[in-house]
Amino acid sequence: MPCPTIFWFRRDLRINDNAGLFHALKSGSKVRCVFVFDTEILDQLAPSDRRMDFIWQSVFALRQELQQHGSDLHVAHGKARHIIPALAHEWSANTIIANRDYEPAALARDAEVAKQLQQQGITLLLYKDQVIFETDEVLSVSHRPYTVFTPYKNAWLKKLNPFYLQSYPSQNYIQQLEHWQAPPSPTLEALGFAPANLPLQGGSQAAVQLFADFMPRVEHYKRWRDFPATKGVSYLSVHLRFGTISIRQLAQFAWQQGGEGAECWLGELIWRDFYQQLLWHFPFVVDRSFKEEYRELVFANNEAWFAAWQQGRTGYPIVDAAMRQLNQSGYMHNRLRMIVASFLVKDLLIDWRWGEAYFAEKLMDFDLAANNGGWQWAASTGCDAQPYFRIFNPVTQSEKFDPDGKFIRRYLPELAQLTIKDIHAPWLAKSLPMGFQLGRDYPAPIVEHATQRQYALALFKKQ
DNA sequence: TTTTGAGTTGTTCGA
DNA sequence: GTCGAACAACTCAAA
Repeated sequence: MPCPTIFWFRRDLRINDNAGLFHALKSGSKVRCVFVFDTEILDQLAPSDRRMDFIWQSVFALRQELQQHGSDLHVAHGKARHIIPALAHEWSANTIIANRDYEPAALARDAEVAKQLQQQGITLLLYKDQVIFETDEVLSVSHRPYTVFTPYKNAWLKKLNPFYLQSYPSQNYIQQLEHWQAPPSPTLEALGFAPANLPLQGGSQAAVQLFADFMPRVEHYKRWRDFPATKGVSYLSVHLRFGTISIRQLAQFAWQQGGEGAECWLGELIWRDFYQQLLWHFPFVVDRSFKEEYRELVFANNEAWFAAWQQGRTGYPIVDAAMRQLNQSGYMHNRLRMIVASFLVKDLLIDWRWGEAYFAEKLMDFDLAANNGGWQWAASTGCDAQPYFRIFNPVTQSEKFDPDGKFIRRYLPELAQLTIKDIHAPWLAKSLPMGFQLGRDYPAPIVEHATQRQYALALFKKQ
């Protein structure tokens, strides 16, 4: 019996257009698929973590799809760096194939797995799949990584051609999947987690539906994307995070489609590549400011204010509505992520890492590179050529991007009766609805923006 | 080497 | 209400 090739699924939970899987199937030997619920990752999650439901659903869907082709998915639970070499040995595999992951912890794990496999004479092959351009593929003329987005984007677009957007048609070689039966998968409960009961669906079918829903809206993307009450964005971030949809498929669509909406959206996909390569080149950003001059900032870190921010009771309606969206749904609109991040750092003077960690805990689409990049951008400690005194005014932002207060009313029903004029800043209202009392029915603002702004300016200027 | 142009998403102030 | 300047000065990237 020929030694099988093992394909190891990680953050690429789909069969269609999966680079590593395609190469495994094309290699000529029979392919057996594995997924590991890695306890080294799971142990860091709260039992209430809602992402596990999504991942579990996606893995379940993947297994069903493989079974439809007469094959199967081995779903293991334990330390991946022990399980993968052990399975390789048990199944007499000579090659393990997976898609590359650029996070520091994943790089360390893969290096360790590769080392152990090498001792057994087994090869670990990693393919580029989760980005269009990885690591050193887009460098400046002096062969240094870009640290400013716009020149990176220009170089990225210049390098782009149909070759990089080609899909990997796994289905053409699907007969190379080994026909076998894997043991039962652990249930979500057995893994130590509970169902999330969110309307969000895992699996590549759900991703395809969301994508189809977005396609006709892409031409309006540029105009509508900043309004959280509007269905203006794709909502695909969570599927990109877990690879239930292919980045090439999305980029290909945007590129072919053209027009200001699609171009703007493609720009967002380029941001994703930008932060991935940034993390790969500068892994220290995980816990340190990208900009050296802001490494020693001393934040006030008022814990009561932090709790108010987390729970959505700062007294600033747009901030509170956004935080409640996050807490309830595991999602927050991009415009709101900027507003609440700016508010945490520049109004509450709290360390961006605290906010970053809270997002990491709550966001279904949490991705280390993008989350860190976004927070450092908002905190002015990261890759942004703009100066620290760009401080969002939560009231102005609210009036601009939720003009009729529709989003606020959705998440803060206690403010539903306030007028369009008053809903953005209830403390400034000349009169409030009968029976409504500020400080009882909704908090008075915990800080004054104008004052806090001055403190923030002073904090950053001091460096 | 030096120069030049530019930098995601902004706010405030005063005329 | 609208507009331009100031917020400060630096670094990046390319010519």
